[in-house]
Amino acid sequence: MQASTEARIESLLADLSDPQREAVTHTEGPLLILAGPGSGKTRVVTRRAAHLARTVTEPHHILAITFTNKAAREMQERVEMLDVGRGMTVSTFHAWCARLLRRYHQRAGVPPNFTIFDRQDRRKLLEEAIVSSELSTSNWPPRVVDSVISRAKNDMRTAGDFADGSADWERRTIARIYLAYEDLLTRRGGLDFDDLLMRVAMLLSKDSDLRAELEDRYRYVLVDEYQDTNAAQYLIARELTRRNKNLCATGDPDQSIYGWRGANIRNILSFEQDHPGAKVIRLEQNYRSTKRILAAADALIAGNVNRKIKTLWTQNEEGATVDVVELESGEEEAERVAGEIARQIRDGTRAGDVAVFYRINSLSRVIEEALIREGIAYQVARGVEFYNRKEIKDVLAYLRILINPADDTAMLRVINTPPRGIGPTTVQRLAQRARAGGRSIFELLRSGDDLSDVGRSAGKVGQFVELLGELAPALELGAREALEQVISRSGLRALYRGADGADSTPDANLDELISAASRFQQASPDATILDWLEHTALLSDVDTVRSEGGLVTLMTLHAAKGLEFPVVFVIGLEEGIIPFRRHEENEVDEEEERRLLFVGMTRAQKRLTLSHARYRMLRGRTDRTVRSPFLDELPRDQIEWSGAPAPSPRPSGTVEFRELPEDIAEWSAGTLVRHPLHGLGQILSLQRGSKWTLVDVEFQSGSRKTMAVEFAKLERVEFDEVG
DNA sequence: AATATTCCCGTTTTT
DNA sequence: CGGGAATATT
Repeated sequence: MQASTEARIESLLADLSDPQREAVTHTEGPLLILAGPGSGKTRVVTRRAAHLARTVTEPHHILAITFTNKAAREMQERVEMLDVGRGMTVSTFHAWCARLLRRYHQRAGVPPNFTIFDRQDRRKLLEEAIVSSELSTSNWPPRVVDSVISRAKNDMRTAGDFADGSADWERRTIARIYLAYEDLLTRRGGLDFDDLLMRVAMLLSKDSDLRAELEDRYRYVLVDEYQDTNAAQYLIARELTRRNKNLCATGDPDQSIYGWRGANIRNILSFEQDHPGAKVIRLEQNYRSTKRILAAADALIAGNVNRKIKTLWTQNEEGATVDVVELESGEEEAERVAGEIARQIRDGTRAGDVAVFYRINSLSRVIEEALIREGIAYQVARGVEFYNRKEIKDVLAYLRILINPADDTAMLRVINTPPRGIGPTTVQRLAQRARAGGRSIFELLRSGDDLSDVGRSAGKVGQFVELLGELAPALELGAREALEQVISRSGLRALYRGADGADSTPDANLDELISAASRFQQASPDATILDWLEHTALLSDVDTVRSEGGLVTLMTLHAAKGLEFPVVFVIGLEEGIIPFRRHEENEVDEEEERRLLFVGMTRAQKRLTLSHARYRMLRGRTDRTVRSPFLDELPRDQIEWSGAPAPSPRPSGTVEFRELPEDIAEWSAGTLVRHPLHGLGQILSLQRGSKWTLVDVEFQSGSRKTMAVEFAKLERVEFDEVG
């Protein structure tokens, strides 16, 4: 018995490098694993969990928090393969928080049946809040207010303390909107994404009884992608491990790409100060990429000033050069990428091994079209889009209103969908009366109050309430039956059964929704409809990416984090796209953009191609582009340039200035000069700026160039020397 | 109430 | 360019 346990532990460590083994066998106290790309982090983390479960604790005392559901699922699977998975909690921050809030709803002060408001719901509510604050959405763009409030919540600032101490009028106005928004949200029994985190963080800091209970349950906590945690997540991790100190954080500061949504890279950088006695282990050997790919990525990230130096190395083969390709247009770029993929597939590459990454979603379209022309099957990581479709949201709204009668947002969506003769006037009256009575619309409707003054549609309203009453018991059924009942009896099925047959997708989507629900239930038989609803609300784009099935995968650079593919294309390497720049908003975090490209490049195992187009059509306009400055930071000896000249050789790091020529005083328009590359030319004009001396030169080749004398290797030539 | 039409918007990344 | 909202039309 004893011997076999030891053997099993030994097998957990057998094929690990020294630092990996050290990380796996660390048990007590804070641990930071700084894991470079492809350094076997997942393997270390799963082995460590298994090791803990075999040596010092039980699986159900372990909590592992990941960034996406996909990562959670994969980790769960891998831990189960090591035969210790049962009982271990593996979840995303958001999903875990949602579950906790339901379980401890009373202590958290939230309704047990709260609904999670998605981005659209939230936007709508915000618009309402703006209007009800007697402001206009044109002066206070919901988009902007939204991100400010979201940021505030991520930073743990409630509506109450958001404007505290600030004399800034704009800020105080947003605080008013924030307050109104919170009020609406509360009334509707809703929580938004950020609330899930903020509420739990607040709960854990205040409620020491609960904390003790959780600390007892979760004795070992692991937080993955720690570099992307925001203040709320940081607090949750800290509070959970206050007593036991067993926080294991894994991540890589060079892969921090969510600063824009409140992630604080400082969380990982100051882990050692925050957690005295922390052990730090660096995993720097890369098992994923070729030497050339790694060298290129490493050179790029070296351009960041604010970073902890890491030495990435690999024993993998040298591999092919990294390709940088310039094309004329986005269309040609897409054709080139699709053509190249087709060629590689003919040569034996599996389509599922290929991925195309882009900075902005709108770039996927051309690629998709080109892939279709080539007859290559692909998938786009855009799973959330499915749940944003009208017909899907309709169904979900029915479920929402049945689960949470306070959810007016859902009510307004379904009350006349499908059309049942309850027009805008009636709805408005109902909403008004509900508000006056401090109730939701559904609560008013089923209260039995006399609604005859509502008008002619009172009867229709009665029928609708009856319908909802009939549907309610369906929630107790299995997912499939429940959904089928709701869809058919609500009339949604009939509504979307394209009478003309022209467009049957909505109808098919309803079926797909039913299968998704029953798949979910199959995977977790104890789950309720509420659980499923929650699951759909917390789905991310990558979560829907299938690894089987042999499809080329298209996704944003953000979604690519944590994944790997043998063959990777990154498209749109143009100034303004990578690095992304938004007009009139100059606050671009160039270092974060560089990290983002770094993440993309380091996903590649064997082949990496970076491309850019000379002209790019965006939002209907075709513009001349400038290739991304990041391309010029790549080491020339690892790169194969095609379609465009390689950048002129430049000493690595800083730009070298030349002394001005001694005879510069004699230079003027008309002076003949020689340039090592362009040959003989004549100065057309010369101007001495405060910084540089600029000359316009016309060369014999006919080309005209403006160059700085401090840079250009120009030398003056006498007339008679030329003859 | 349903459909047709226009217009106007924004336009990064996402749990 | 394309989606969604507001507006016009029947």
